[in-house]
Amino acid sequence: MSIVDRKEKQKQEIRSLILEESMKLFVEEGFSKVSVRKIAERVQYSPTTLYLYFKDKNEILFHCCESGFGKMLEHNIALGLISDPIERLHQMGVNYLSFGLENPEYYDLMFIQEAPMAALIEMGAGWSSGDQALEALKMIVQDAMDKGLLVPAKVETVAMAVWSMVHGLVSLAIRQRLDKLVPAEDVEKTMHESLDWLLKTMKKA
Amino acid sequence: MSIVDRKEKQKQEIRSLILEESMKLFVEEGFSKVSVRKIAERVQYSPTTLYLYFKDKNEILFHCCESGFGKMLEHNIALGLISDPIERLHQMGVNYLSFGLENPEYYDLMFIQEAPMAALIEMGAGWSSGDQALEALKMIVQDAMDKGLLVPAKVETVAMAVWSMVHGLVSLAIRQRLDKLVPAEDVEKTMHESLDWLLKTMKKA
DNA sequence: TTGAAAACTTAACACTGTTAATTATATTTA
DNA sequence: TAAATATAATTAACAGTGTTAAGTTTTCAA
Repeated sequence: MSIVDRKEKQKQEIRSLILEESMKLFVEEGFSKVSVRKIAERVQYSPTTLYLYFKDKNEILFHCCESGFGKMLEHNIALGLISDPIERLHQMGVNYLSFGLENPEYYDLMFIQEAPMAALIEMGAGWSSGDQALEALKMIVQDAMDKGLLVPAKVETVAMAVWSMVHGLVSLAIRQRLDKLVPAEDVEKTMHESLDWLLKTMKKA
Repeated sequence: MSIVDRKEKQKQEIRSLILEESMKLFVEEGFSKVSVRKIAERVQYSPTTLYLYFKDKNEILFHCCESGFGKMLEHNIALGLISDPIERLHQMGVNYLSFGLENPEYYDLMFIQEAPMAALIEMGAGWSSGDQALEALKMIVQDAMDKGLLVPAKVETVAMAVWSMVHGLVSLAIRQRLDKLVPAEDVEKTMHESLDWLLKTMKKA
């Protein structure tokens, strides 16, 4: 079966190539300006060939998200070293903000666009690394409560609140809505202040 | 000049007609599926005629947002009756959530899509009702601090935090990302719990 | 070497936003 | 009232989109 294996491996390599170049293009030109034809040109195949490897464009984007979540996890590697749960949660938030602001195209794809979710639902699949990140968030919150650093509450409720806040900050910033609240040059600073404020406020006195 | 006036009035009527039908279509079929040709068919004009009344599609969407902000302000009319700033802020949040969940297409256009912002920036214009809503938010926060109900902090910081959280909740819900945190049928309930949690948490003990 | 299976491409369809050139309809002037 | 002008609306077209069906080339086993 080694010959079948090799073919399968080749197929996977082409799949990876398509995803890589898609993502490059996506980062370079932004989500809305990436077309199947442009990707095809980059990988030196005809546009229709991509449809032999992926069901449609959404499925390509869906798989790109995984690499985004991977990138995000990298940001959080050093997190385990922080022992204080609140401090860890805070650093997680800081990482989230900087990931979003440094990789707006990734962020857009992962959390704002509906296209990849459409593929996910249709495929009945999931994002392992995405779910992993949410589990990590819940665990930190649980940990903080266990140690009496937070007022007791439902873990999902607090996790949702924290996630929504950082997501709200990043997505409003990316879409330039925060300029309506503070001058453009102060946006990033104020975002961090808002995060600091939340953590300080939720910490049990 | 009455004849010039009448012509100008007619022009405005056509403009309004285009915006009305655009918005209907937008609500019926969702942002991404509304094309200039579909709008044109509804208003019984040729597609190119729309370009005599609006610069491009983005500008149409931009003007639709205003009606969205108007709708949103309606939701907040009864708010003035509530005297306790924290309670008022809470009700404002509840209104925000229900507006977003009841009018996801409007919400999408107003706060998630970049198209209308692109038009806004190019035109150098602003959203009067949108800015108005943000001013209202800041004033409530200021009021709450003046009355000693909140721990003192920069008003913009707290306002940004609150807005980001409710926006985060709505936008994640609309894009079906919250299903990853709690079962779909519990999403709406948990959203409200998160809002309650924030308000309870930020209220000075 | 032949025949089947896999990989890939060409041509086409039905769309999209938008522009230039053209026709029809009012309005103003001679 | 008739001709000239300005305004309003349209047709035709361009360059692009995602996607499918049909046809071609390549690869590999018998």
